[in-house]
Amino acid sequence: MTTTGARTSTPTLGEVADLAGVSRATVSRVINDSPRVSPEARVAVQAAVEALRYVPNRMARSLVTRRTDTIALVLSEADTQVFSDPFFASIVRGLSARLADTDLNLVLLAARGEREQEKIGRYVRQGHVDGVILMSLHNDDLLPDILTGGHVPVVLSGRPLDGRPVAYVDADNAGGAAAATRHLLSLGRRRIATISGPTDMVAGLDRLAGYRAALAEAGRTPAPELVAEGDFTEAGGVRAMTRLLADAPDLDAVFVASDPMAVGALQALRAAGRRVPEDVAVVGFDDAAVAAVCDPPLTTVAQPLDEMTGLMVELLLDQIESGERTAETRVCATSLVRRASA
Amino acid sequence: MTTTGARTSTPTLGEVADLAGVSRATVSRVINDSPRVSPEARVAVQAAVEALRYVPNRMARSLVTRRTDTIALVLSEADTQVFSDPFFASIVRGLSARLADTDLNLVLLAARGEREQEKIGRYVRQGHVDGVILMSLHNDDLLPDILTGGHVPVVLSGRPLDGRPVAYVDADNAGGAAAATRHLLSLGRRRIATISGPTDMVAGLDRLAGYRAALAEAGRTPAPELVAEGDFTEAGGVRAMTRLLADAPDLDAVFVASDPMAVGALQALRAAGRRVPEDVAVVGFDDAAVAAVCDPPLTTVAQPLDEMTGLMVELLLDQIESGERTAETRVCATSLVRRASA
DNA sequence: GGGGGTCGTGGAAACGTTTTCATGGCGCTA
DNA sequence: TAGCGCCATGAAAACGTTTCCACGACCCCC
Repeated sequence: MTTTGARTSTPTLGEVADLAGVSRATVSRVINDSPRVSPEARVAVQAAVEALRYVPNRMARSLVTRRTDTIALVLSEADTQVFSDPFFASIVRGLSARLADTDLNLVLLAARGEREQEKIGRYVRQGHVDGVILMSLHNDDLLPDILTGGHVPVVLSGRPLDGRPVAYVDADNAGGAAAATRHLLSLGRRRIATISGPTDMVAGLDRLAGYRAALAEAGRTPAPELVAEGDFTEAGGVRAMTRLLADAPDLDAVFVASDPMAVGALQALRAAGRRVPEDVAVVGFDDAAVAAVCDPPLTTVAQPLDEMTGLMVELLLDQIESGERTAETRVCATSLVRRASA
Repeated sequence: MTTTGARTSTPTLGEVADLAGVSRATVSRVINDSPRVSPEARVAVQAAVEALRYVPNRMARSLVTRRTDTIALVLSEADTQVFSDPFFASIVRGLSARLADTDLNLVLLAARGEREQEKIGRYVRQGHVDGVILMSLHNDDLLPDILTGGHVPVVLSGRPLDGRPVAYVDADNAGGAAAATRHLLSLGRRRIATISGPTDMVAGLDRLAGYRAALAEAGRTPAPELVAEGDFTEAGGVRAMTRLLADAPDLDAVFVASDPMAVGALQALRAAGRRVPEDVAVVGFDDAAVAAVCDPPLTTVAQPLDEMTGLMVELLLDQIESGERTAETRVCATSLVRRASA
């Protein structure tokens, strides 16, 4: 017999047990769908749960199971700009879809600046989550260090720049960029420019490397005036394209390292009176939703997002279940989606 | 004396106590900055904590304190589009800034669809968080019901459409919209159109109501062809403006219920060869970052975001500390920011 | 120099679960 | 019918904290 207290605060498992006329152990078994419960007991417990509106106390449960059934997607980025990147939205969508029919919860943690990074590190180490998927965008990010310092399973979205041994899932950025560039070459374009991502992000670097590799492979060396650095935003794409047109007015193609930037580039090209693809062929990267609807529809490099989010979850769950951190990695093939812009 | 176990898993408070030669109670006091600890004991404990790399187990602590020191921002929206809305990003930024120097953590929960809403409801009711700030965008949203059904403190971002008794913080949407419309009237514009938000969102409705009220107050009744419904996105703004130009080619002003839509409207106007503000004056809403940099810079209605996020936190903390839910509300004044577009 | 007060400390009881282990009842097989 | 094993059940021990309470030691003031 436990405290059959007044109807003040939330009911406990003990009260349910009393009402149902069984022991706490049996209630626990019903709650957790254990098969070793008689139908009668099960029904009685369920009725009591219903009557008391019982909902299990997660903290008490986690204390003994050492599981929170929660994983975090942590986003390490100085400004909130990232939210508007369709790639990020896709990752969130993919992850929650993936977790929908499990009993795992997904929480997002956003870290702007050092203090918040520390705070998130504490949050994670204190055992609030079973694992972390980390989108660490810039290479001077502290969070990989902070998080891999603890015991919590971690999977990175995107290859870590320093080659540290940690599990990650990435697209074949270099390969995709090379394929895009080769496609432009195969169209007979001679002056192929690129709008790269920020050079402190690994996706930016790898795509730029792929572009260079494809040109080198064709016996070309890209002129410096054909490379402009963007920031993965539409506005950045406008700026970069404008600069390219000023520095290299004779360009006849451009590989843009993200679709939002490509949309910006299209605007700048239109403003400059260049026709796409007749005067300038454009290839983007990401196959964001906007790529299909912009004018002209964008030829772009698609990443298999569902596959990638699936792998992230898989790698993370493997670590959680085995109880030990791994450094498994998965690199997913990209594919060129041909539309009208190149 | 507790288990002075091997260096296998994470150390516990008991092991720290043993190493420091004090009781668990004393260690707890040091951890929680209680003043009633002698300097010597404090130093000894701190050294032990350091040596063992001790980090408190949050679940155990929460079990007894009934606090998680975590609040959730839950985002109830069918698609991930919202992420790209600068208003959302501003709220996130404001909240985390506000919580930066407290020991509260902020987590984001995104619910797309009924199943995820249920899941979030469970997550919250199980006691994962101390309180919830709910951005419930559409009026058929289940989450307000789900969440206010439990005992967890809730503050809504935005007035609930059904007038239920729940704490909320909102901008004076109607007032801001009316001010914007009056401004257009004062410029001598006669055919003032509007691009409204979705009519199943309270912000959309209130801003539309404000527009209508200002016209009525001036003795005008807005013609139906001067009202186009948008969806708060840039693409929606383009579509709505295009439709308005088709249905009411003689319009000379437009009040747009959000800045992203206003940016879209500007594009459509330019494409149609209308000059802004000479031919058509444009006023937006939100004072998003983009308003200052678009062409022409946008006259818009600013919401006091810092004040609003501050109030949300304040209202929520009040409830958490008092232990009871309130239905306090705060409505913040907006202000017209004059730039070049009107 | 004794009595009240403060102060630092440790013992032990919570907090609400899960899970191990023992037990008793039952049906089956030999 | 005896014996064996399975199955549903409950008692009790965890899990790692916080916090109440009691207990000395010490200081200060009369």
